[in-house]
Amino acid sequence: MEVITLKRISQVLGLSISTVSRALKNHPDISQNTKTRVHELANSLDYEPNINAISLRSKKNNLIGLIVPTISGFFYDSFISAVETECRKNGYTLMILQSGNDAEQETESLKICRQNRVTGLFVCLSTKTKSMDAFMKVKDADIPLVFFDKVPTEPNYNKVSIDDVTASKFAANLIIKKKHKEILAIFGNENLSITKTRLNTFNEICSKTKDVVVDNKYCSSSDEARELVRKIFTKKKKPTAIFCMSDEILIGVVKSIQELKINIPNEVAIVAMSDGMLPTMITPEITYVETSGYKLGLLAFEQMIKCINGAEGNANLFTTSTIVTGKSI
Amino acid sequence: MEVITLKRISQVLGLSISTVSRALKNHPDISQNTKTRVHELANSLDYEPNINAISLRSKKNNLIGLIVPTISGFFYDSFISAVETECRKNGYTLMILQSGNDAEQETESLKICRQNRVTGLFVCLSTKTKSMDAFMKVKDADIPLVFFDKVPTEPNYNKVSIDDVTASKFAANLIIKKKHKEILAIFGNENLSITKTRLNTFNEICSKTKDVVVDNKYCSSSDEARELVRKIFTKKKKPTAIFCMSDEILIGVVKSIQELKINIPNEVAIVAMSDGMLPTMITPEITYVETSGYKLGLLAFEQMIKCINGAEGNANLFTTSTIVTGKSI
DNA sequence: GTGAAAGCGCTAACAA
DNA sequence: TTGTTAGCGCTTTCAC
Repeated sequence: MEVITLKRISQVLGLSISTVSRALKNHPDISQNTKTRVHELANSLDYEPNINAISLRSKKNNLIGLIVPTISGFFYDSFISAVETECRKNGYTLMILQSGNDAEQETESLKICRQNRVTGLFVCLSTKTKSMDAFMKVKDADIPLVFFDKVPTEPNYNKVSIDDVTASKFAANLIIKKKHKEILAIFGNENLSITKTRLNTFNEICSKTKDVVVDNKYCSSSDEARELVRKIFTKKKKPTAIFCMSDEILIGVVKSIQELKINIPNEVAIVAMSDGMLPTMITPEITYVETSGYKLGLLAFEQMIKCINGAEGNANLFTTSTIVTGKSI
Repeated sequence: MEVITLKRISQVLGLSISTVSRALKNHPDISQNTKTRVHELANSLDYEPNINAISLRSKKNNLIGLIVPTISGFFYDSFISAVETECRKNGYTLMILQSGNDAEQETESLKICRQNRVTGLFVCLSTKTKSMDAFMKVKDADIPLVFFDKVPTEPNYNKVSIDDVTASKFAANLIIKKKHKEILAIFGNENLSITKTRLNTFNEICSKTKDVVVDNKYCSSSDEARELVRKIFTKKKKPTAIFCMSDEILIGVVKSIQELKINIPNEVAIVAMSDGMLPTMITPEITYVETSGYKLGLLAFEQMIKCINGAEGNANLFTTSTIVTGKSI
């Protein structure tokens, strides 16, 4: 079926294109009669302005890009949900690209965003990003850029992330307060900065209390965590508490513990950092430090709007974590 | 910073815009020397073609719209993930809009898609959609339209959904085969068509075997299911098997059962329908009929491509379910 | 109160 | 081998 344009409407009504354009925008110059005629025809023909044409002419665009390793999961989906909600409220539309944690796909996604002349760009770095060059170019092109979750180490970018320091402190203090001395702390991918921060903070707090021994481990998957716990808990000397840096690790840990029929919290206490969905699904409910994707999404969007409105400088923001008390410690 | 256009490149090189355009596309007419010069400059200036201009001129668009109640959850996020992956492979970009199960927001999203001249549109109906008029218009505008999960009842649309009939049969047969006679079957929102289908099929199968008694219940949340199970399992006469229509229900059921320290599968068997994430996280792993969002996404995209390529008629497709054997029955 | 014309960035038919 | 021109749909300045 024919696509309706201003031209088409102008032909039908015997008006010029510019008159139709102005009538549709209720421009004061146009007579009421003309306005009515134009609006009525436009409605009956289901006219919708062509955004491509508008963007081209105005050099403005209501598209906002978002590059993320993967959409599905415990954290990013709620982050994206928050961002979409805010975008809608502010008249923007979201373009989502998955990098699949692949540097090449990430670069490709970046290119797509640039070609689409996005007004702003949210990026969660892939684990394999080697160079920030491409992002530097985005900045140079004056495209507001807000990194979230996996953010670059360089200071000259806008970043929003979980307050890993506070969150880790909360978790460590929780465990220390309950007098645990033998702690198994399991962390994710060794190379990620969030891993480093969480590990360092957690250990720093623990080291302040006498006799506390922390056994730090890295696991890059649920299954690895599961296997690790299985091994450790079939030994004679068992930790009395486990700290899980993420939902992914928590899954593996809980599976092993349940399989070994070890009682939580009597035989082992568990404290996790989590988006919140998982801990409440487990019996007993796991005590965790909330690291909400949704909250982070709101914060990220807030910063984005500031950038779009011309804010200078580079913000480095954090969401505040809260402890959600379950029955696992 | 200045945005680079063909015009800009042509000025620097003293060439015409069209020559630059052709050189960048490696048009055979253009001399190797010119091509090289153009490419080099374009690269060094980080030229990216303006998609808006291309779309406007070509009347083609690589945007595909997707309207969904909410991005986050067990099912839609993996659906979207699949669709994005396929879009990328095929040179399309995904625009995601949340309806929030609100009819007005759904209409608004539809409008945005039309204004953006999307090449195709995926829609999961909101629970509050009253009229299909707006979608009819999309069809009339020859925009390929593929409904998924919550699909309209009218036959004249492309639809892809979980094969609820087969999936429910699988689940029922699994339970029957294990000689269970007292079955508690818990379903979701009573008004949804998927609920009706699943309930009817499940009961139909069960009714074929002598002495099997099914206790059908509706629960619209995890907590409701949890409470329900708690009540039922504190009575004297307990069911020997529970069927859970969805992940949401499964969560509540398992929590209650674990709280009551009832052994799975010795004291009660559990069979669920699930996207697959949850059942493997529970100990013992829950046997379930897989209703994969990812698979459905692949199927939906396949149909979309057919439509884009001009396929006639309206497909009504279903993903095939498979039984994933755990240790809960 | 309305129209003509230019131009956003790009491509392609036609000319040279 | 390269340039000129028109036009995609829209907005806006300037003219009438």
